[in-house]
Amino acid sequence: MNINEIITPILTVDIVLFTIVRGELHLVLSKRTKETNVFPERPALIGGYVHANEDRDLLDSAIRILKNKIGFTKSIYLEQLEAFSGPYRDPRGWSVSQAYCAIVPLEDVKINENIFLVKEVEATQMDLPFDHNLIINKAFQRIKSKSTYSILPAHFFKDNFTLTDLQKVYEVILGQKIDKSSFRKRINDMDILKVLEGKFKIGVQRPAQLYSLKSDKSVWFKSNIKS
Amino acid sequence: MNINEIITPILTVDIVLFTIVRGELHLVLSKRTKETNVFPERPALIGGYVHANEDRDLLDSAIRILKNKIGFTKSIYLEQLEAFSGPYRDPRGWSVSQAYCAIVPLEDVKINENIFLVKEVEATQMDLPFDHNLIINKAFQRIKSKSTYSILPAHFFKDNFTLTDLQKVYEVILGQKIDKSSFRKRINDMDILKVLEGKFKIGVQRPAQLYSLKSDKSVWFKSNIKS
DNA sequence: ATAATAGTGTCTCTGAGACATTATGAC
DNA sequence: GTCATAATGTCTCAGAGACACTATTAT
Repeated sequence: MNINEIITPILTVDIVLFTIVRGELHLVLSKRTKETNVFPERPALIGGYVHANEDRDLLDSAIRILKNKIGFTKSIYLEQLEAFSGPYRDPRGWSVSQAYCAIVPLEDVKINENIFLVKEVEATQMDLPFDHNLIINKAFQRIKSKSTYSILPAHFFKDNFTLTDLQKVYEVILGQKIDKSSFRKRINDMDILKVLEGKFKIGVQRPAQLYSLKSDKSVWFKSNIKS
Repeated sequence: MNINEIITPILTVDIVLFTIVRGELHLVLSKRTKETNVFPERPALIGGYVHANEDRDLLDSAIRILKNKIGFTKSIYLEQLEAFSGPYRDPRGWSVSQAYCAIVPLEDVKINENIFLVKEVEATQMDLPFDHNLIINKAFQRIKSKSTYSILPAHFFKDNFTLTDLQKVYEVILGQKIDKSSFRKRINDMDILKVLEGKFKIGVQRPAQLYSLKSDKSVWFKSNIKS
């Protein structure tokens, strides 16, 4: 044991929480408390300290923090992103923030004075404390990348959705139009959606078949990598 | 400030270091010291504590640890993998280990009594301390996945290599034969290799063109994600 | 019927893999 | 010349995208 092992870095978890509002990608941010001595009352990523006495692991820390701030929901998608670290990113000292990337249906977010929505931070040129702009950047890259080969965007919906609605979310994330026919072929090949027999979305046109994710397990903590 | 913020978890870095020995994938492991009170003298991943007073960030911790144990080398590939955490994975208490995935040419490893090679741990059914078997598992999945769409396996070579040698490394990692023609087409399309004009590997057959990576930057800390 | 959107079918082009062929050195 | 391996060319097939067409409801 030497001196180095005694200066233990600060350990926090930050969550980049995405949701869709009226067809546009938004972030759920949290206003920092009045009482904190670093960046009080500034909007920032939802985050907090790891509580070694109650959390089973870092994922559990993230779940606890989300539960406290937005009200927990079973249908949240949560995935470890990357650790951000160094002596200067937090004014309190050498710190590690384990970032998580999360997706939640808007209906499951309890918006209040401390929790609010921001249309994609980069577009609004909003300047966030710590290295939160960088973290958001990486998180967005991640969901964009995964959207090219996985069903990930389905997690923006609570219970069920039509293929047209799902396609619109893919288009928003990827920033480009997708051909309807090939989109449906690809989704079908994935074999990950369940047809909700007899359930349709009704509008002023032909009713649309509703689908849901086949397995709730896919909601949880998928591997980082295309298998 | 409450009690939770005072119990700060142990913070370490572990490196899954891959190399190729006579055409087979190996891990570089390190024998734990006699003096440590957890798993003394057992083989384990190369790792150590984060030194807040000297490391600029976690990547820098990983570089320092590698430098001390295997002798640092410019040509190492190093990438953040995933954080492993919880109260039980380390007998000393609630801990976080930031795992890194690394690739090094065999010539750059200073083998000694504490540093040695193991042919793919899973194959040998070797039981490692902590959750190191799990970490190795994830690391292997990662390099396998990246090998399907990137030039990553080129980092197993020090200065230069032939396409045939490179292909053999891909085949070992992916566990399957690759067609020579399409392999070369793919590599060529990546446009990431430099032809070393006039440099050939000589054998008892037609000399083979030598190549190297175009940019040394690609050696370093690539994004997690297929861009 | 018409409007509006859901959902499917067809064609083309590209790219990966299977396989064959040619190239170049040592001997 | 032969042998061994490097390097390239050709063919086929499957999948993605462009686009056109059909289906089903409300009005």
